[in-house]
Amino acid sequence: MGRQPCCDKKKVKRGPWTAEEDKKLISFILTHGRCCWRAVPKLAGLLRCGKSCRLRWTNYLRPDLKRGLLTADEEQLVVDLHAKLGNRWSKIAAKLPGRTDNEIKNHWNTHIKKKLIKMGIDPATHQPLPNTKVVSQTRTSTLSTATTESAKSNGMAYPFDPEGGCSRDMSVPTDSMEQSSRNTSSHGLDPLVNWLLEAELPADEPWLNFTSSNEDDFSGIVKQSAWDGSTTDWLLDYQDFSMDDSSLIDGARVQNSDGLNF
DNA sequence: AAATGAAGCAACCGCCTTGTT
DNA sequence: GAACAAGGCGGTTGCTTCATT
Repeated sequence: MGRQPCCDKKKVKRGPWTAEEDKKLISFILTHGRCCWRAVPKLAGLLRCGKSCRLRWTNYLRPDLKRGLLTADEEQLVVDLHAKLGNRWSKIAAKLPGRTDNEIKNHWNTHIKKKLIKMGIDPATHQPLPNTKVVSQTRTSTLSTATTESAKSNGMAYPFDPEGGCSRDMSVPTDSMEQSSRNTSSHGLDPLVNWLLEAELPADEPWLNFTSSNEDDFSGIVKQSAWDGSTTDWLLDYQDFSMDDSSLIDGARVQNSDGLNF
């Protein structure tokens, strides 16, 4: 017995989401919370499959998302985590608040991968590429996946240069590399990396732990930190599709702890 | 200015995992 | 324990934008 398709593909719309669709989805989730995704399109009046709605929400519309390119520190963290976890993008994304697995995956494939190759590092294994001349044992061990751990314990940062790709000359002596790595922002990242690897972030978004449209429930959520002013940049985007008339969030207009109106 | 190729990214697909009956 | 439903994940595709010729 085959698996049932998640939706009837003939009846659902595909391709890029329109502003109107985004509006409907946001409006629905803000007022009703995240319930079962299969029901969302029907209840929100969307001709999309539930899966598509979930994807659109988690990858693009979620209010706690950061926008723009990954910072140097974030890139460094992605590289470190990838060395540990491999292509488990969701696990990696869980350690970078405000970033999605899709975003990190895309960034890895389009930016980081190339930079690593340029640096003579195999992005898949984090080992030096076969044709890369190994200049010293220390360097090799610093680059290897397995020894990323030991490097960490020695207080050494993984020598990834998020900015320039191969700005670091891989043939420089170890001492120089250590010296150089001290000048990079990534060096100070190790405690953060360790902390992130040890500390489990909340399994799900706490601000989304609501299922009813009850206003008290909702304001409770909004009082949580994820809804502070720093995470409301997404609201600016609404202006692109006439959200400034409050038509969307009327039903969910609340105040956060700072008295900031949504 | 037009054509072509490369890069970036949103979205889709299909499989896997987990929860429920 | 089996069957099923739903959510989640990673790989891939294809469209759009930008750069180069």
